[in-house]
Amino acid sequence: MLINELSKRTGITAHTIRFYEKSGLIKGKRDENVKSNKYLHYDEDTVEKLALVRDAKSVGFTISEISQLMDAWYNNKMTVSEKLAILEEKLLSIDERIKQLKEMKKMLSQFKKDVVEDAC
Amino acid sequence: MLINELSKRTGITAHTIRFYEKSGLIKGKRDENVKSNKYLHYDEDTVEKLALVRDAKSVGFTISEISQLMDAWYNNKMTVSEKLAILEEKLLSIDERIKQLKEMKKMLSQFKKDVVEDAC
DNA sequence: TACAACATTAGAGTATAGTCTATACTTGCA
DNA sequence: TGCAAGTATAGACTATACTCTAATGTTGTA
Repeated sequence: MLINELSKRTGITAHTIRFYEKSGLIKGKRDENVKSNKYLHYDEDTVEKLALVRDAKSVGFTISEISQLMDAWYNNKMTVSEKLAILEEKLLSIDERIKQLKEMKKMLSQFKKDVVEDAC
Repeated sequence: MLINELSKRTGITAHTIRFYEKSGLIKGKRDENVKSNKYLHYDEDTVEKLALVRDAKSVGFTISEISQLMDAWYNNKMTVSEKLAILEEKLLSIDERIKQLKEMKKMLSQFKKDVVEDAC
């Protein structure tokens, strides 16, 4: 599919898709049989990848972290242990974030109590 | 205390502290008895506030969100219900983030399994 | 009193992550 | 064939959150 369809499928604008392509997150392919244009074609894998990008972004991963993850997932040049190392690290960082969020939650809850009590 | 001491106490550079002051997160006071300089003085509350800023930043809150939180916490011009509304909203967004992080964790764990299995 | 250390302000620079514009070419359909 | 719609590329622009520099003034101590 071309960029417009990919955009519709993922809900990500063509501009942003091109930005991701430049950033190395995805890779379209030119049709070698067609010499008249430079249109990039995307496959189903790219749709999947962009969904992962969106999820990873929403939990706060940066593009360079997502890029690492993508490599761990799709890059066949990486060894299994390299892949596992990246995944382990990301899993640890997620646990750390969850821990911090829970602490912040406690803090805000206490804070809420204080506000209510002060009002009495 | 002056900015340098505040910086040492919080581990935040004077530059960044001034940036936070400009952003409205904290507020130093001039000594009215001293006319020869414009030095800003900070109190213990500011140390506390900067700790909150650091914690809130680490869980992904933006400066404008932190600013809201600070208002809910320290601003006496807000009504109790306004404060509670802000706190509720932040608590909900934290829960949402925790949910997303847990999903991402599941995804990466599954991914890890796939990598290991593929290797066999 | 000299001078190092510290303070202020304005504004420039950096990094991340887009977002948009302009230009130019290609494709498909009436 | 004309033309709207789609595509590519370069580069400008925006927002957030710093980070740093330069110029200038103040304070405290040897």
